[in-house]
Amino acid sequence: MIRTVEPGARAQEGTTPATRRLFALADLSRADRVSLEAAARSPQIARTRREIVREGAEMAEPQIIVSGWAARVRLLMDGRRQFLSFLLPGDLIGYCSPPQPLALATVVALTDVRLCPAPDASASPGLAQAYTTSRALDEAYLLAHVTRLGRLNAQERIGDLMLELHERLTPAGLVSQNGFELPLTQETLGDVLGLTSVHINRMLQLMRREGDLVLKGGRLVLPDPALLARKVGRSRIRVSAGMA
Amino acid sequence: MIRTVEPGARAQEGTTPATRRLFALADLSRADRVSLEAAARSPQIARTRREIVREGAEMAEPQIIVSGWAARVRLLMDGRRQFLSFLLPGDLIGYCSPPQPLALATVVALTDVRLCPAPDASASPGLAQAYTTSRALDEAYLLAHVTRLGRLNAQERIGDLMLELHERLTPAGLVSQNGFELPLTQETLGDVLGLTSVHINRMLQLMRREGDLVLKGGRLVLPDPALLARKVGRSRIRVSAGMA
DNA sequence: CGCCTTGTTGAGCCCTTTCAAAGGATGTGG
DNA sequence: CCACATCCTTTGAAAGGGCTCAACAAGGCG
Repeated sequence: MIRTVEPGARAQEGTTPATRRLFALADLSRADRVSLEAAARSPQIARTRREIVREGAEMAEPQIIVSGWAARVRLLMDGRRQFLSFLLPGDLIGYCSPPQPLALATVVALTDVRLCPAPDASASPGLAQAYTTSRALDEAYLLAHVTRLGRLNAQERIGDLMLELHERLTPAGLVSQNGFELPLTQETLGDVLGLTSVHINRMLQLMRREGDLVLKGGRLVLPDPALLARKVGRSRIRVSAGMA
Repeated sequence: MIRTVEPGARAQEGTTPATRRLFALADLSRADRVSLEAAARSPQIARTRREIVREGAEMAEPQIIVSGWAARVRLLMDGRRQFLSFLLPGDLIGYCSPPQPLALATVVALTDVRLCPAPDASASPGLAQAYTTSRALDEAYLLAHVTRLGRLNAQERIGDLMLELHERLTPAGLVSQNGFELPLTQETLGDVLGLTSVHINRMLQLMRREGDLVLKGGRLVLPDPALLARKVGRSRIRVSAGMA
C-alpha cells in the first residue's frame, strides 16, 4: 500500500520519539509543539536501575520520558518484585491533576533514561488535553495489566504484553517492520508478568517455534500482530472515540 | 481503651456509611457536608447484577455509592471474567478531573446498590480535595491489586484482599468487632483474585482451620488483622501524610 | 582474557485447575 | 407449610501449568 505524506503532516510529527507520541495525543498548537520540543532538547539522565521516583516520597513536578524505558515497581519484603507498568518515550511521570501528595509507587529506570520537566499545561488546552489523554491511557493499560495477570496463562500474557508494547511504541515511531527494541531481561519480563524467568524462557521458545514472535539481540518482531492478537484474545486499547 | 467522643466530632461523622467515609477524606465545610448528606438522601437503585456503567460508553456525571457493593469488571470473549476493583459505600464512580470521554471498564452491581450524583466540586475546595483523595486511593488499591495478582499465592491473595476490605470499610463505619458483611460468592471472589471458585473454597477452609478468618452467613471476621497482615506481608495503603 | 550477568536446560514437585457430583441454602408458588 | 427450582458451597480424583533447584552455556565488558 502506498501512502502519500503531505508536507503539512510531516511537520506535525515531532522530531523525537517522545514528541511524536505526545503530538499524536491531542491537537497541539504550534507553541505547544515548540515548548515540548524545547523541553525534550535538554533532558536529564537517569542511569539503568536508578530510582527516578521513590514510593511514598512527595511528588516532584511532572516529567516526560524523552528516551529509554522505565517502570513502576513494587517490592515485597521477602524480595519478590512486581512491575506495575512501563513508562516509555513520550509517557509522563507523576502527572496528576489535581496534584497528589505522595507517589504511589517507585519508578525505576530499566535502561538509561532521559527525562525532562513537562511544560506547564495551565495556559494551554492542547497540552492539558494531551496530558489527560496520556493519563487515561496509563489507567487503561493498568486495567489491562490486571486482566492479564488475573486471567491469562503464560503464553497469553507474553503475547498480550508484546502486542501492547507494539501498540504503544507505534505512535512514537519506534516500531518498524512490526519490530522494536525490547531492552528487558527475561527476569524483568517475569516480574512484569507474574511468572518466573525460567518459565518465561520456556514459553518464549515455544512461541518462537510457533512463529508468534522473533526475539533476538534485544529486538522483538511480531510477524503477524493481528493473528497473535486473535490467538491471545486481545483487543486494542482505546480511551476516546477517535484515537488508538 | 476508653475513647471520649466530643460533641463536635460526632457531628462530623456523617449519618450514613457513605457520608462517613467521604467526611473522613478531607476537611469539609458545613455546606459540603450538607450537600453530601442531601445527595445521599435521594438515591437511585441499581439491582444486583445490573450494569451501572458500560465499558466504552460515554461518561455520565460522577456518582457516589450510597450503599451496596459494585465492581469494575472486564470480560474476555471466551467467558473468563476479571474484577478490577471494588466500589464500596462512599466510593465514587466515574470521577475524573479533567473529564475523560469513555468509560474504561464496565461497572456492575454486586448487590443492590443505591447511588446518587456527586455534588459539584467546582466551587468547593473541600469536596474537590475529598474527590481527589478518593481517586488517589482508587489508584493505590488498583496497584495493590496488580501486586496481589502477580506475586501472591492463593492464601496470601485472600488474606490481603480481606485486609484491604477491612481497611476500606472501616472509615465508613461498616466494620465492627473486626468483622463486616461480605456479600460475595466464592465464584466472585475467584474472579477478583484470579483463581477458581473451587480453589477459593479450599483455601478458605484452610484459613478457617488456621484461625485466620471466620466466614459464615455472608459475614467475615478477622480475629487478628495485625497477625494476618504480618502473615501475608501486607502493609497499609496510604496516599497522603496524615490519613489511612 | 576472566568475571558477571543473562539465557538455557533437566527433573521433580506442588499449587491450582478441571470435571463431576452431591449437599445446603434460599426463595417462590402452590 | 411443603414442593420444587435455583444458586451456592463442598468434596474427590486426576491432570496440568508453572515453580524450584541446580547446573551449564553464552554473551558482554572492563
